[in-house]
Amino acid sequence: MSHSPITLGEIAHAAGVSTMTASRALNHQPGVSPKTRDLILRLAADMGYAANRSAQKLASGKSRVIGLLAAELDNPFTGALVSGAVRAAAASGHEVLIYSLVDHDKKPRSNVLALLQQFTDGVIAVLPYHFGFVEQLQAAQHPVITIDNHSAQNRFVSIAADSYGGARLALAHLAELGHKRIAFLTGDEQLVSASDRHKAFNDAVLLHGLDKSTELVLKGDFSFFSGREAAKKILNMRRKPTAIFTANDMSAFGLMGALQSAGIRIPEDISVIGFDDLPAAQQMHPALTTVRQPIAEMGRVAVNTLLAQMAGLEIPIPHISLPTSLVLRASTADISVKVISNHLTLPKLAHL
Amino acid sequence: MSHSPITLGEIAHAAGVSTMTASRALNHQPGVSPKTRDLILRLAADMGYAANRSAQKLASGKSRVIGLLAAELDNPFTGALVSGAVRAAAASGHEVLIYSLVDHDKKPRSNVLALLQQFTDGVIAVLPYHFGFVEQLQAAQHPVITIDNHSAQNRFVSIAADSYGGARLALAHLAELGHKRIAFLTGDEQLVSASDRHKAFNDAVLLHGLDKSTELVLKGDFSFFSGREAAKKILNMRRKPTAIFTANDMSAFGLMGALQSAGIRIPEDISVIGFDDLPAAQQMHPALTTVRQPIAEMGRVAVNTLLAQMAGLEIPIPHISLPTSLVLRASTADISVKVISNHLTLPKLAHL
DNA sequence: TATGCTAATGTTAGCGCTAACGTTAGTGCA
DNA sequence: TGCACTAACGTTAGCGCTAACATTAGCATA
Repeated sequence: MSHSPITLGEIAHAAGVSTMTASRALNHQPGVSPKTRDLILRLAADMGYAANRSAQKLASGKSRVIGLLAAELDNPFTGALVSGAVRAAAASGHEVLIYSLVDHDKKPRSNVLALLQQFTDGVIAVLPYHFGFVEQLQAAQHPVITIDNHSAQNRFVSIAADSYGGARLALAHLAELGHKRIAFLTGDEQLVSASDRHKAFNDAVLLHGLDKSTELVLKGDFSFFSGREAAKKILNMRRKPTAIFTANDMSAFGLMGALQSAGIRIPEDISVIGFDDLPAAQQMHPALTTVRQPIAEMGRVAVNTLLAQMAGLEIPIPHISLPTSLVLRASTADISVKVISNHLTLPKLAHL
Repeated sequence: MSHSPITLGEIAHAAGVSTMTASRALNHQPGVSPKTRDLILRLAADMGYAANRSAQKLASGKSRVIGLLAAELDNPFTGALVSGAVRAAAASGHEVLIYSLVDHDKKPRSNVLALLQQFTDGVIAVLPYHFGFVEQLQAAQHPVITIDNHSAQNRFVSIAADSYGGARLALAHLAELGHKRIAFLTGDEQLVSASDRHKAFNDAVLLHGLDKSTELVLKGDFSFFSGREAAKKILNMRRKPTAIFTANDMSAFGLMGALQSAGIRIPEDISVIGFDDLPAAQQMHPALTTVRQPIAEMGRVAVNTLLAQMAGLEIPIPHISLPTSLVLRASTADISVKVISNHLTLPKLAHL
């Protein structure tokens, strides 16, 4: 049936106008009478016309396609981000195409950059590390925006959630509940977001007069398994923390599972608070108290900022920070709860 | 500096030949003398030339880009698949671009299909459900291959792992260990792979003379949380199974965590066996015995089969099945272990 | 030397679209 | 009536590349 796709010329022919007029009508440009415009639009819809973006890109340099360059696909963060971005892009007639970096091209392969420039009008980079892709894209005058890459020396626009503020909220919550001995499981500190959360922890220690023991800072990398590793270390402590703040939800999940398997009750024995508010956070047992990061919103803002940049607008604030908030659920409790139920925890002590 | 990308014409000019000769040399076509060819190739490398794929697609219908249409990005399965596909594609000079379907276009939006046809030479569809995209792509004569979509009535080529065989292996292993009361946590049965595993379970019940109680079949959907739900049901059973076979690893993870939190030891009290062999399987405690599915390999085979199809070759076997194998780790044990270690239950918590 | 043939190259046209610049017809106004 | 001006079109050219069809050079053969 519809063997080859409908072209602009066919639409124009059917409407009895030149291709230029059809092009103008379909692109909502002036210079077309309402009558002609309606006719062309209706015809295009009826015939199932879809502009050839390769041809558009070649002719005008615009394809209405946004590229999303990601280093890691299979994590809920990227997933949520993509879905926010796709939605926002669709609202303005743009499509999102994802390029996934695999191990062997952690350094900029020129093919990748060329491909992106040839197909897209702008790129959203979700690259945890400083791979050099962004700089090269920028050097080639290709609009680009980064996610979670705030940094004073970066000269490109970035979108991120307010990690420092969110972490401060989390720690203030724990302090209010009476916790003094609070452990912190770090994220991958090559990321600004991770180090911001760490900074907030350090500041909170001073602010709230928390226990300063260095053993309370556990090194992690945002992964589920770094949570499990942290749990092991905590189980081996002679004086355990009464609360743990993890740099993200995923590591909190790992931590909670390992802690619970060892007989530790959350939040009765130890309170746990995460960061991200992934959908899974509310399905945990107990449901995880965490700092909500508006991930999909970040995708949305990234697209809209990129669109503005593509339109030649100057972005006033290069580092856009989105607010975070505390989501109270069941994994944190008042320090006194621990005391009340303390006599039930005896068997646990057996294994030092 | 390198403001606008190098074009074929510039290379040709530098070499003192026509663009056609340069095109032929770069595409490894005959009709160019070795001397000229070498010169052009060297010049292209020096000048950092990258063919404009939009222009290629427009002129010849080929862009050397493979599209990957995925419904769900943030799961380890898709992640591993993509990485296998990207690698295989790179080997033949192809790039992979991913299009992620979000909720609002679970039905074929023509834009999506048009976009894919305009940019790619072929598409790998990783769509759990029968959304209609594949049929439409095929109707438009666009090469397409599906993953995990074996089905007699489908007329398109599909790649999948041997779910039935793998599940049979898993059940035979449990039967050999002496288990008779084996529970099965189903996957999302709209997927052929999930129903194949279920079929293998049913057959194994007869083959090995297992307990036929219907309560032993738990309904799941491949998710971590369906594993947790299943654990709850198992904890409520008056007569618990001695082993559980889950339709995938992810739900096994959820199941194990919930079971362990309730004080059940794996494998001493209950053996657990999964399906997939995700990287995380060996990091669990205990390490998960599971059926290995060669996911990255599936991506590789998908690309190569698609390439063959694009080259006009007839694919002899439309439904390509990749072998699965059993990976023995620590989450399964002989039925007798349960009896022997039964009185040691409590202190066991110590090791972690 | 003329002939035939092949390998190596060049030329032309066009993929589907849009920028830039025509052209035409209509309007207002003195 | 005639001029200026504008809205509504049309035409031409070209984005970067390749298919298809020239053309030329090169060389062996008779």
